[in-house]
Amino acid sequence: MGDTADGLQPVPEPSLDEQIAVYQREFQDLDPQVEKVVSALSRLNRRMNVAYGRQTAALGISNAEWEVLKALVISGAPYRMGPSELAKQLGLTPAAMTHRIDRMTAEGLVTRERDESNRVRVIVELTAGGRSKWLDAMRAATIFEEDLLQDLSTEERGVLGDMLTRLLDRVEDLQSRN
Amino acid sequence: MGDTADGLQPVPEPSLDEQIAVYQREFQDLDPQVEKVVSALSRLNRRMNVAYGRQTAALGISNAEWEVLKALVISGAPYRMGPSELAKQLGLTPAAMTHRIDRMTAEGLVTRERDESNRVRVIVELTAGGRSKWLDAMRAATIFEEDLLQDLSTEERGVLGDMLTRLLDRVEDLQSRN
DNA sequence: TCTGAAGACTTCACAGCTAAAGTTCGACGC
DNA sequence: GCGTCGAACTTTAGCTGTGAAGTCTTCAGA
Repeated sequence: MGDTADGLQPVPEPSLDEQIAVYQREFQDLDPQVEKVVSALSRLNRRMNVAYGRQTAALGISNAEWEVLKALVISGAPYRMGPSELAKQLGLTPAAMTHRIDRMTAEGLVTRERDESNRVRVIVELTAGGRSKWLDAMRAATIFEEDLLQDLSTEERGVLGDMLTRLLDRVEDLQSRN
Repeated sequence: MGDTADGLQPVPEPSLDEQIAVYQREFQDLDPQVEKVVSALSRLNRRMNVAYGRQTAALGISNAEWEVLKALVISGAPYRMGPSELAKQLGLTPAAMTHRIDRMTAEGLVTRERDESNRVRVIVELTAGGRSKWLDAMRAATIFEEDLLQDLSTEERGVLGDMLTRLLDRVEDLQSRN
C-alpha cells in the first residue's frame, strides 16, 4: 500500500489558497479576500513567535520574559512599573504576573520592592543585567525582522504599516465598545 | 501628591508610535518602519485572539477547540485526520493533542477510533455536532472579520493580503532552512 | 479614631501545555 | 518465524497560565 492508507493523507500543511478554497466550498458566504488577510495574519504571527522563541531561548530567557523586558524598556527610564500595570499591558492576569516576576527576580533580570511612599504598591525595576538581555534580544530580533521584510520596498513597508495601524485602531475601537 | 506617586505612572497603554519613539531612543539602529510593521502585527494578533475567544466562548467551546474543528474541515470530507497530523498543523506536541481530543470526544465534537487497516494509527473524525459548531463559529467570525476590515477598500484588501502572503512565504522559507 | 470600602498584590486550586519516557503495532533483515 | 528498529500515540511529571479567594494598605466618612 502506498502513501495514502485509506483515510489518512500526509497533508504536510495546506497552502493559504488551498485552505481558503476548501473554506469556500464548505461555507458559501465567505469573502475570500477577507479570509486571506486574517488567515495570513494568524499564520504569520504563529511563525514569528516560533522564530522569536528560538532567539530568546538562545539567550537563556523565554519569550514571556522578553515581553516583560520590552514593556519595562518602553516605559522609559528609570524602567519601573507596577505588576498590575505590566499585567494589563501584556494581557495577563495579575496572578500570572506575580509568578513571572518571581522567576525573573530569581534570574536577576528585575528587582521587586515595595513602594515606601505607598506601601500597597510594588515596584518592579529593570536591572542592568535585564537591560543587557533586552539589548541582546533586540539585536537578534531586528536582524530577523529586517530579513522578514526584505522583499518589501520602502513604500510597501510604509503602506503595510499604515494599513495595519488602521486595523489596530479599528479592533481597539470594537473592543472598547464591548 | 497627585496621580504620579513618584515612580509609577498610570500608563494605560502606550500608542504604537510612542512605543517606537522610546525604542529609538534606547536602541539607535532601529528601523522605525520595520518596527511599526512587526509591532502592529503582534498587537493586532493579540487583540484578534481576544475577540475570537469571546465568540467561541459564547458558543460553549474554546479557541483551542475551534482550531481543531477548522483543521478538520479544511482537510475536506470525510473530515478525518490523525492526531499527529493535527498536532503538526496546530503547532502542538502530540501529547497536547491527545488531551484535546479527549476533551472534544467527551463533548461530542469528534470521534476517535483505531484505524483497523493499520492499528498503530488513530482516526479523529468530525461529528455532525462538531461540524455544526464550526459553522456557528464561522458565522460569528466572518461578521467580526468583515467589521475589522471595513475601513479598507477592496483594492487595499487585495494589496494587504498580497503583502502578508509574501511575508508568510518569506518566514516559511527562513524556517525551512533552519 | 475607628470602621468600611476599595485597591494592589499574593495565594490556592485547577486547567492545558511541553518534554521525556512508555506502550503498542508494523516493517525489515536474518 | 524471530528479533529489532521505528512510528504513532499515550502517560507522567513539571511548568505556566486563569479565576477566585485572601491579605494588607489606604482613604473617606461617622
